[in-house]
Amino acid sequence: MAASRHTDTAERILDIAEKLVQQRGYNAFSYADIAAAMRISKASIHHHFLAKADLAEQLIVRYHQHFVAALAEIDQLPDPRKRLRRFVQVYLDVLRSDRMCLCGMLAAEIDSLPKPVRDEVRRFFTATEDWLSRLLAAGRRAGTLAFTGSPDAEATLMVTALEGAMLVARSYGDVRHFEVVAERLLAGLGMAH
Amino acid sequence: MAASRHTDTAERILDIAEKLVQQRGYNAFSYADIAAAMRISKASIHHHFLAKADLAEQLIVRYHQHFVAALAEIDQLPDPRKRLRRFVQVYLDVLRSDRMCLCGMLAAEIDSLPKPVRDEVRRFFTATEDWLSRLLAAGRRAGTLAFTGSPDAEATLMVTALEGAMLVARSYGDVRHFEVVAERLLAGLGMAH
DNA sequence: GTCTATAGGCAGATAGAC
DNA sequence: GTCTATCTGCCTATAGAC
Repeated sequence: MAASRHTDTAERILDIAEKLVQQRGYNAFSYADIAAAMRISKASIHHHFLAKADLAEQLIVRYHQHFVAALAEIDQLPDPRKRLRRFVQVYLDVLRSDRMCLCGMLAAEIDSLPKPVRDEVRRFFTATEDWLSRLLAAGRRAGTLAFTGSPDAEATLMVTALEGAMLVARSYGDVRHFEVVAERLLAGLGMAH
Repeated sequence: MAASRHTDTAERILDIAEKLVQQRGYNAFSYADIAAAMRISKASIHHHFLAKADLAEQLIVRYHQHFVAALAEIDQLPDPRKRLRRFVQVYLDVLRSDRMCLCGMLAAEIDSLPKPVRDEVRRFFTATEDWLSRLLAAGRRAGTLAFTGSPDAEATLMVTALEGAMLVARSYGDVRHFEVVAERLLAGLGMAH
């Protein structure tokens, strides 16, 4: 693993900011929130991240890197079905920690985001859908996953449905709402249990 | 139709605010934005809506009423399949006007919303899923819609997937992304075309 | 790399004249 | 029902001492 580009303090700032954005959104968190949580001053945060837009951009780049690393681990699993279940589990874990997907949250705020942040959000969704499309294609080739449309279309359905399920489930404060959707999605791929 | 509870000016304020919230979110619009769009003062808006939280609450109640009225119109259509297509079309129309579903947007911000607003968001999703569940059940009874799970589960999948598809499609600025999902959802109910 | 102090702006909200 | 003026508070960001 390559060394991080950030100092320990910068990483801790990103950790706090990540949680705040996933729970409240970009427009509803402030340097003051981070400062209070870390018990440092607002000015100290500016030393590590010149502007809020910079913080947001580096936040999403790091999130994307972590997500790619998680997908690479999933790729080690031998069975496409197991890989798919693990993929869904990643979303469920985020929801269980009382958070929305970082990029799903930022997607809602897309019109009020700095352009570099907007671009990173798009990159995240494109990469995720591409990875999932390859997984679905492999599963169909292996005869263990079944669907009628293209792998791309099926991946788009799955990613958007998982994002939407997180969104709505959070409004209910009920993880079950997400689980119902996840089960139906897997059932639609011939994975009824 | 019962007379509106709002004056003309109040209705116009709600129209502007609705668009702003659907495009930017609750935390990214201000009384100043509405004042500028209507060319009146911020103080005038406070005359009609004492606080921002009041405005938001009445906004969502009105949105819900309009949505219920749209569903009642759809209920006049004889064929469950036609009703379902029309239902999806309602979401597509919102997306085409460069907006997110009002309640989908507010769902993202749920942790930073005043409690009365949170409650109205939940009411909206519950009512929508209930209506759709009844539609799906009627279609299956009539033999024109096919699905394996419960009508409730299928309705939850559909509503959350449509919300998520709007969310992600908006981040791409590409309506096609939504249409792909809508087509797959309908195909999954035996409505391939 | 941390701090205090502060600039400059915008937020939501109120007072009171017309 | 509209306005101007104003309050208070928080925001992002910067200056400069330690």
